[in-house]
Amino acid sequence: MKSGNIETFAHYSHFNNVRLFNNALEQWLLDIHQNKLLTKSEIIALKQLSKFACKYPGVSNVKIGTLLSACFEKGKEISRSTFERMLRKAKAIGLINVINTMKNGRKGHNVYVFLPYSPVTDSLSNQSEVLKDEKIEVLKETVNPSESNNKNNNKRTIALDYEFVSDRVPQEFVSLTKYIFNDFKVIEKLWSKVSIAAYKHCYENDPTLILDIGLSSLKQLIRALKVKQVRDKYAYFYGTLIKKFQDQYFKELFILGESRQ
DNA sequence: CCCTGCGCAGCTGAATGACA
DNA sequence: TGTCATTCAGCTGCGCAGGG
Repeated sequence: MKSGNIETFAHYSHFNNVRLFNNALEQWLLDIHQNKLLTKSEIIALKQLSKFACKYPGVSNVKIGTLLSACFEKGKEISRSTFERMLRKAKAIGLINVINTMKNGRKGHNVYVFLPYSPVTDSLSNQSEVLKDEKIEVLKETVNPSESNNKNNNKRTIALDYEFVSDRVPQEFVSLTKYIFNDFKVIEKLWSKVSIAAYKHCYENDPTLILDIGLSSLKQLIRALKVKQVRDKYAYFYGTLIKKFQDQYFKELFILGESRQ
């Protein structure tokens, strides 16, 4: 790919406007925060990079040097190594795509393309499959060493159920979800939708409300799955959550208006 | 004491131009 | 003709600092 100005790479943009790009970025940041994927400095680097991706939403052709000096000017000094570490992780989780350019045969600047949001658990699960298998193997040996001779026979057939769900997912949510979806990945993914919807409506610090809305939306999803065809359960669930959080927001707004009169 | 996060330094690849 | 410098990104190893 030949290097050039930003207009050359405009068609790489996955977002119609800056607002959509910012929404996707918010969701990514929430996931990153929840899964502790990036460190503080790395998040600074990511945010700084996103600021260079506004002209054509989600596309940036900034040079690392420029980006680092911009950070320095703002008093948030980070090193090149930190930026590179962030980039490696961002690429690994599918947040950023890096396109290398050439200038007169030489290596040119990079083009950083932000990708639309997709839950981090999905991208990570593919990459860490081998790691998980290794962990399972260790677990098996610990629980029942006498069976270690057979470990190679069926080590890839174990399914992780609801008992392996992360601690960050409330038990009440797991208890209800497990009747329909037993897979830990599905439960975690559904909970991540709850967190994202809560965050979007600034309710992330109200765990009771988040759980209430999460449970009622889940019941609605279960009912919908029983009585009609739901094409994408995650999309349906997320839509329900958004509606419920919006209702809650307007309800609070109304009460606030009443009390001021 | 160990782990994690971080910064720094140095090396590599690639084509070309400058200079002894 | 051969050597070195240039430009930019990617990678690695080392050491330091802070927290549990």
